[in-house]
Amino acid sequence: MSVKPTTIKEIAKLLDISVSTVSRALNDHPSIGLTTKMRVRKIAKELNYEPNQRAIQFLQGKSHTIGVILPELSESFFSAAISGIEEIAYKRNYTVLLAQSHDDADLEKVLLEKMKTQRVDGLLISVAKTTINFDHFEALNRLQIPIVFFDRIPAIKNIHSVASNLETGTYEAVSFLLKKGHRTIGMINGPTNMTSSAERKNGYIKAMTSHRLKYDPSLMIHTALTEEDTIQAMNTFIHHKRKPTAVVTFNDYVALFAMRYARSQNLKINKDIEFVSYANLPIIEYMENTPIASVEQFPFKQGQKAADILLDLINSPKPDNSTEQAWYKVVVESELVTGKNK
Amino acid sequence: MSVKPTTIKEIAKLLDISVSTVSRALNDHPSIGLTTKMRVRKIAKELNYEPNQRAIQFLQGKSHTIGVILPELSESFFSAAISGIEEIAYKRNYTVLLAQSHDDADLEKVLLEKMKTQRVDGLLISVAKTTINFDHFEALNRLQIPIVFFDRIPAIKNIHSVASNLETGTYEAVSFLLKKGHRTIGMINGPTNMTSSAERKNGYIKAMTSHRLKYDPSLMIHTALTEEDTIQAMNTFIHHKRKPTAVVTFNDYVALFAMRYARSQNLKINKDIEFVSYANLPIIEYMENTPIASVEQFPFKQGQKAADILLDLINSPKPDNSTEQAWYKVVVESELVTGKNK
DNA sequence: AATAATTACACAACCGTTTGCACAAAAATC
DNA sequence: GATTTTTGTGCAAACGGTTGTGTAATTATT
Repeated sequence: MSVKPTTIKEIAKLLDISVSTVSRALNDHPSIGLTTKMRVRKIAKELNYEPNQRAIQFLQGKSHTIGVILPELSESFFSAAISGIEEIAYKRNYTVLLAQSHDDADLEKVLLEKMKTQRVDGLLISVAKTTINFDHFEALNRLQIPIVFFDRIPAIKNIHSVASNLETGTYEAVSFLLKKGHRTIGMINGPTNMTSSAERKNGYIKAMTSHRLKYDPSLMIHTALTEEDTIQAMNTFIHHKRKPTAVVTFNDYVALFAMRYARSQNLKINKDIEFVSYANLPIIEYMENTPIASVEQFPFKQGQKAADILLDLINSPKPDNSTEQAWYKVVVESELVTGKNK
Repeated sequence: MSVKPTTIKEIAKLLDISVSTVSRALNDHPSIGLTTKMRVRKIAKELNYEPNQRAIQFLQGKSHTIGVILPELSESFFSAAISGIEEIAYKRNYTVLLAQSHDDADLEKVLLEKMKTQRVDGLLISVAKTTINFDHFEALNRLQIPIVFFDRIPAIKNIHSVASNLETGTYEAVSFLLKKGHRTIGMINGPTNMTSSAERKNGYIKAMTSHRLKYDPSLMIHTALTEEDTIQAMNTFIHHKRKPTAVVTFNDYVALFAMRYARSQNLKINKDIEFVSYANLPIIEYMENTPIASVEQFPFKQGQKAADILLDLINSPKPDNSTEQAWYKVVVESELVTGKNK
């Protein structure tokens, strides 16, 4: 029926010793006698004593909490990432304060404020699509709260970042198709202003040229990733003088649109035309037609890595002396996965 | 270049007044003169002063934080739910401590401990599938930390809970099919030991009988929700003397399996046989064949509701006097959605 | 046996903020 | 002008734990 948690004071009073002795006994401090330690621990156990983390956090000026701001947990990339982040955080005895920006720059700013007043020890963030101003991150910098940017990385310098490079995976994907005998490979890529589009493009080109094939720009179509654009792109391919026998799509949604349209045009998937995509949808394996291979970005691993770096930053000796600080810029290589995903 | 956040003390020293005056000035206490208030606020703004929440939390013995333990964020039901929870929590100025149990009872217990030592003001939990022992929740009860169980509710009494009742939605779903002219409707249900299976069953039976149709138990098949079981169930239906023209499936995965098998048996989906399912997969709308209707459980709304109740519990006057406590048992009715999901 | 070293504990300050109480100065009352 | 009321501010305690320093009692050293 006890209503308030046991405190160190109560234990001290019960045993008629000082609080400092109790504290040290519980922390196995060498200057406390064995008998005293035993007595203290016995009572502590009996009373279900647990140190008040809030008090400790306050005293030490450390919250032992990291803030995580992600755009959307319903995107499987991010829900996988948060699992990786959580795992590392809990393993290293940190707590995770989560918030979703829902890709809203204003909300993101509010959340950032919240994290600041909550005195998180560090922040992990994947910025909202709409974020164009990065001034509000400065406030955290001033307070020496480290930030690790993750997956969606702003185009500013002197930041820590973890992101995947899709070039490698794309290279593998295209090489894989070439090895299967394809010679005419189309790509439905994303908007040109996205760095990830460029990575895909580079991977594609490198694969082609390193196999002594000429890069044909007309087989690389940039779209806004809508169904309409995808259909248009597919249509271009189908009526192309060099009709592709394989297509690499920007993501699984695009793959779905493309495959659906291909079927509607009486193309046999995996026979007349094969698809390779990038792993976004966990459900893809249940589908009617699935890409024959997928470029995996390992969001879980990325989350782990980012969390690890952030915690390292938090616990590293302060670089107060204004010597040049080192900026983490970790690239997690993507990888082609064939057959079963994972 | 300031390294540590501004404190109230610094402001006091700067203005040569006491900290209590500063505190009261910032909190708009009536006993502070207007001029003083202005002076304090001006400096506070200049120095970017923000109250140290950790200190306040400690002082007040309130963390203003709620713990949330969910099985899996990659399940869209839960990622939608957490969004609802977050929204309410932030609106009411609470912070969310998130953890996933990954459906592991042992991990769940550890996380619960963590929440306890973190002194969360309340807990929202959807229990892991494997959880069979509920003793560890007792510890939170003893500390007067309210718990609201959510969606997956343990079969114990005297708890607060929010969950959906699938009976209504199922009733609507079956009625919908009846109205479309179907008379032989199969159901691929889940394991008999799940309450949600029973809800579905009841909804089905009620719909049939209230339309003066006899309930045929041979059209209600309980499965373990695997692909294998689903195929078997579909096979039974196909060779049934009363071959169903419509099937209600336990969830979208089952619907996928069932539709795929139906196609393989040369049945035309939406012509020879129609499907109705329960909304789990956001991606369902991209699929080759989709159920013609879906029972929606409103996870976002459920999350909101659960969070609201929890915060009400936290902020309600303590029911210390051992009068009978009221237990929330909120049921969010499910609803049939046709056409576009949402 | 006197001194030095060790052991085992207590005292008190501290972290940042809130808040009950005391109290001086100014204003209002008679 | 003396007394009461109001207004504005300061003092100090409290929240729960950690930690540097002081010190008595015990043990070891000579």
